[in-house]
Amino acid sequence: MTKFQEKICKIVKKIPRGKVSTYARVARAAGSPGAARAVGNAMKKNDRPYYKVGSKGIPCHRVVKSDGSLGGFSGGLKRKIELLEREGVEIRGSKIADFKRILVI
DNA sequence: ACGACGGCCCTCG
DNA sequence: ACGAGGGCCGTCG
Repeated sequence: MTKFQEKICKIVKKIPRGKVSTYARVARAAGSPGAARAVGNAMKKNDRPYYKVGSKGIPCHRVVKSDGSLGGFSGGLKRKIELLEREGVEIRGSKIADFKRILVI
């Protein structure tokens, strides 16, 4: 695992259940504003995805685009949606309902 | 060392 | 509200 990835994971792990954050914001929190794209890259390549490992993994599904639309997911977008809804996050169309309200960080 | 590519972002029409 | 274009950063071949 690279240094950058560790920072990202650490941050993302802090996102509480039922809330979300964005690639850009996470990047900024990691001290690399503008590295939003790289963040997505990191999520994709992380070895302990939440949906496989469980609560000890990284909740990559709680990270979305800055306009409230979903973004991608290595395990398939369908699964990302399921996970989110399972946590109580409502999704309307291709975007998150009340995005700003449940946004953290 | 180098070029290519992403789970993107922001600014304009 | 919505698409197009250009920029940016870390990784992997």
